[in-house]
Amino acid sequence: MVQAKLKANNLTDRVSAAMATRIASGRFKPGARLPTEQALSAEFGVSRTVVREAISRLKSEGLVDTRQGAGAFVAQSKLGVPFRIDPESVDSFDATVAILELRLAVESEAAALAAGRANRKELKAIGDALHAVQAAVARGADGVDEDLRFHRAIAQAAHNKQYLELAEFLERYVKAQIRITGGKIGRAARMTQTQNEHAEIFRAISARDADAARTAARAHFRKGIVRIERSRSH
Amino acid sequence: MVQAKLKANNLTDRVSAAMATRIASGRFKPGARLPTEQALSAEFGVSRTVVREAISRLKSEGLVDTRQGAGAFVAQSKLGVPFRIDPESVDSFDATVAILELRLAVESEAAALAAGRANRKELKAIGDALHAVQAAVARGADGVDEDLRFHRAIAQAAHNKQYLELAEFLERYVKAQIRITGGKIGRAARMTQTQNEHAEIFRAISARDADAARTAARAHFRKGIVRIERSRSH
DNA sequence: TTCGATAAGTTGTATGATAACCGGACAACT
DNA sequence: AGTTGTCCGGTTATCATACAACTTATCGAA
Repeated sequence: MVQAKLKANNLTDRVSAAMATRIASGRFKPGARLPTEQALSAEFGVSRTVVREAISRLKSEGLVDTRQGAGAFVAQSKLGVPFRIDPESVDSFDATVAILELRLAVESEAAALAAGRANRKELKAIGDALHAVQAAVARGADGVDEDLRFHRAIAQAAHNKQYLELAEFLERYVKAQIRITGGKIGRAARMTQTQNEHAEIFRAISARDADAARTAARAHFRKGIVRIERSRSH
Repeated sequence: MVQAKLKANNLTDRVSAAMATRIASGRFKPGARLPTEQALSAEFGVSRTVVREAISRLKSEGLVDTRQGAGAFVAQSKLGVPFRIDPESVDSFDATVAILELRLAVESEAAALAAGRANRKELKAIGDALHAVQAAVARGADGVDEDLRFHRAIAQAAHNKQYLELAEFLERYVKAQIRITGGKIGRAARMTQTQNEHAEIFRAISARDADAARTAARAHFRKGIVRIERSRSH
């Protein structure tokens, strides 16, 4: 289930993967002290430098804490362990749909929050982004960046830092996937349709209608998912 | 905005934070080659060991790629850069509410998906978890673990790996926050109320009613947020 | 008992050396 | 001209050693 990186180019990867596995499997329990660097160095047959780099990575992953003079310990709380999406998996259709479904959840609720919280400036930013998409399409561009900007403006207006950051996080994968699937979808037809959906979302937010905003955003993404799945048959 | 870690205990933290800042600020552009380890070592006035550990961390963060013999390069795509929530911020009420609002989005949509996708085994798992909460409350426990198990069972039934993983990610912060705010909320009163809400979610999923499941889950979390905000006045 | 010094063990940092590898330059050959 | 092979400087990967800074436990003295 853990599926450590099998393509370990260097020793550091191998050691840190092995250690991460041991922690995940409970062989090293939270709060427990890790073997000393010397011991690990001997066990894996690598230099202390490699062990240190491996542990340094686990530290930045939030899996271990080190205290000079005392040792390295498995982190008590797994707070600090980030949420990851394996970059290798983004090229599959299933993964694309899965991530879009996540965006659906996050962005539809963000739209609802934005309807209740957006101030005048933020409303204007959303409207401006909407027009920017229009302009991009008009001049023959794909309008992807403008589309993302529209959704980011909404997340911003939700007045919730985590929404904005998660939206920006998911955004990256969308951009990567568009490079793969984007060409398969008719541009003009798609864009007029999505623009209607965007406009509806904007209207609802402007009208301070949270339920309508959520419903419109959900419909928007649901249709996006359908469009992707239809292109699968190609 | 970036707010690098100012509490840099060791040199590696300092250097890696400085490098991350430079990358984030665009001073080091994607695809560009970083200065050599020697150059960085000289610039920061630290040993090459420290520079290597710092770069090793950036590599595990997905910010840089290294190629032996060629150099270290700023990552082209920011895929691989994970989503983080600063563990320091979880103790504030605002952050608690922000994270709960995220859960609301994720779990309500997960409930909707589960209504459409859960198989018999998964439905049973959700029901079992529901009863487990009941049992825990009955024997005077706080039922937090069982509560989380209930929601995890729903995320599992959504048949979307990302939902499950994100739910488990957010779960960690909930657990941490309960330790802080949990005591301030009346147990018995709260539990009978939340159990009714849980039951309603389960009923909707069992009935394959996606809209009802979503609505019920959203209501559940919305009330949870209200309960938290009410305890703020204490 | 309490306190403080001491000593052993551990992580943090520095330094120098070697191996593996990359990229371009250049010569040799077709 | 175009291709191939080789060399060479530069860079990262790894290793070994040494010392500094810190933690913890022990031991002895007040």
